[in-house]
Amino acid sequence: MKQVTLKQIAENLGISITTVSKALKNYPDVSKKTKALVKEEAKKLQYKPNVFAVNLRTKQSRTVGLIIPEVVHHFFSSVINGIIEQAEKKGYLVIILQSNESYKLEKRQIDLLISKRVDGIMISLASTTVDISHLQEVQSLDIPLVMFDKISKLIPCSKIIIDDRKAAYEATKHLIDSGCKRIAHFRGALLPQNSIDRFLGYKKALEDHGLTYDPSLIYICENVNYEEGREAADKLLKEHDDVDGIFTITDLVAVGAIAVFNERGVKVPEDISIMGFSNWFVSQAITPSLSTIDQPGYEMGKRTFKQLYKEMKAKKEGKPFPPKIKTLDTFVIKRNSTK
Amino acid sequence: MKQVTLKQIAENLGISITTVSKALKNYPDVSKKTKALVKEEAKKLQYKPNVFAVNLRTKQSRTVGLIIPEVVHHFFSSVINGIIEQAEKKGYLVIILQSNESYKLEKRQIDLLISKRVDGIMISLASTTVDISHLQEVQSLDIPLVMFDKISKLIPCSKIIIDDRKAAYEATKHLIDSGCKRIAHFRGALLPQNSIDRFLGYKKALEDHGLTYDPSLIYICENVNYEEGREAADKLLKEHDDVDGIFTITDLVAVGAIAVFNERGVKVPEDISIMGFSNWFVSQAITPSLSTIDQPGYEMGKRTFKQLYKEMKAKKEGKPFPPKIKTLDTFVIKRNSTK
DNA sequence: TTCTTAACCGAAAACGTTTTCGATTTTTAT
DNA sequence: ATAAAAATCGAAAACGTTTTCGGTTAAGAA
Repeated sequence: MKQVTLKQIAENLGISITTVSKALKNYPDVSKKTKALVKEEAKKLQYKPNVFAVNLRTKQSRTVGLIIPEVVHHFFSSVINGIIEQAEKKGYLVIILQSNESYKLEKRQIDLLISKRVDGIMISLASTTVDISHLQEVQSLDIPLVMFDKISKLIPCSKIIIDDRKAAYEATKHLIDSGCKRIAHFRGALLPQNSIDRFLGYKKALEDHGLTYDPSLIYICENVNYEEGREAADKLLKEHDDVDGIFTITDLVAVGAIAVFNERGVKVPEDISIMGFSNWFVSQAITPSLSTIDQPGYEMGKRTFKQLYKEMKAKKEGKPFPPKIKTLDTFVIKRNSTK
Repeated sequence: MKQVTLKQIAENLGISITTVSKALKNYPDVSKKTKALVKEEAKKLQYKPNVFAVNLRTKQSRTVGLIIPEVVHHFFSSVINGIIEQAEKKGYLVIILQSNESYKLEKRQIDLLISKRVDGIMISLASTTVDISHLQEVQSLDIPLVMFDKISKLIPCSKIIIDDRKAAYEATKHLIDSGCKRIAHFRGALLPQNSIDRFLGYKKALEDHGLTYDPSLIYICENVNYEEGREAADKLLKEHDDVDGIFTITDLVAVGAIAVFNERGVKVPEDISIMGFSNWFVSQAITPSLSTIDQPGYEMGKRTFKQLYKEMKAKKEGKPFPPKIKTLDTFVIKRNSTK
């Protein structure tokens, strides 16, 4: 039950390893006759090239790395889906790692991927990442790098993103258009760019529509989850009785808030309207269903790999690959949590 | 910016490649002095071994493959989470592929993983998989294989599962205990083992508690999703007005059903009680919250990799690794969709 | 016929590592 | 002092492939 090699085939046929190799790869300097012979024998023996040897020789692995903050997350799993589908089509396999939103882990994982010699890396940054030296190392090693969703503006690589600011603006505008006069914002931590951008979009929308921005209406959800949505809603009810709309940084937070309002008899959207962000599956299933912003995860994953593929190809051909930034469209999904 | 190799270090230090290699791996036949020298130089040059060469030489990749039916799925993404965490701890990376519940894709992906020469494979079968020759090939190549959740009894490999039949029995029993007399079952397709087992558990529970099994109360959801849950609920309302309980094959179906009942003014659990299966996040967020069966995805992933790791290790040491079957506990989570 | 050209094949180097085994040097015992 | 034992090192093969380049044979031209 030994491994079939080129040598094996060569010996069986009484020809050289070189010719076997070239025959299998359709080199022009092998006669049709021997090509046929070799291919037949290869098939008979079920020859499969030893990727380890191929990798060593060609200096590429046909494998790419993907680092995301969390796997169990509707948006990110959609991204994964888009990426591995595209990758498989192009003959690439994907190694997936999760940073658990930790900078330290993220750094270690970058190192892992580098030492595994993946052909390219895709990453969505952890919220806590500020130091970007690990990403600079990727670039200095000339490994194609594409960032998506949670990016750093300081790294000159290709990026696939949405316009968080614009999307947040539209979400807030939707609340305003539906009659809300006093709108709170459940935001994320202070650091991550998308948390900042969504906050800025919210603020701009208020200002553009004659509503005054009130810092006391801003609630911070560090970890952006269900529980924190509940806590923020609870606080809000204690501190403000005049709020008639909330824009949350993500659906999960909104879902937690709605749960609290349902329990306390606060009517949504009659008393308070709520806008989520991301369009998780859960948002269509709860009562009332949640108005939100569609964030195209699958599409983002697809584009991310496609861009990476282009860059890997360009690199192989010795061409330069100037970074491209692609902003995907988002749109408001109106459901029953807003009027 | 060239790649640092053992040769490089050897030349700098005026010693042989052999000694450098051995020094870095702490072989006993290298003096402490040279070891220190080599290690220092390696650090200075930031030497990183070329995995391609290591792989070729050692015949292993320190990479494992994972095939699941769907990435965007709460249970499976939990499994992924458990697997990649464990794997990283042991220095293994994970290549993830999804079969989209297609036998054809699954087969192709097994081939891909084999040709990538992963050290081991973990798989949860597609619903449509009946032919198992691709799995037999994995075994005949002596590649460690562990199956989880959706397994085939015909392959003698290790398995990490839950007792679907028992869990379904308990779910149904919970409905009976809470007073339901006429219980429907929204089941999955006829083929997959877990769909069969859950059905059998349901049936057994009815029989054990003096309720007659009525085939007209069985509704089939081929793809086991939200939409089909809605359709089944719709049909049920038209065909039966005396049903007071439903056990669904998975939460998603239950959520679809609850949505329909909410829309039509059917009270849950007063008019109809509902039990889900899996404990997706969504089940705690909807109104009413969904009683369900906890299916420990993270734990299953963790155990799956651990078992695979044991077998890869045993294989390296030339020891046999008899297949083990581990059944994880499940339990009823009582929420507001049952009395 | 001889010379040129084209078609076909294979030797050999290279990719970077690991490991065996023999050679050399140093240390210890006598 | 010499012999034996221990410590230290390195040559070389091997893993399986790809690719360059020179060589041989066959075909065509003069």
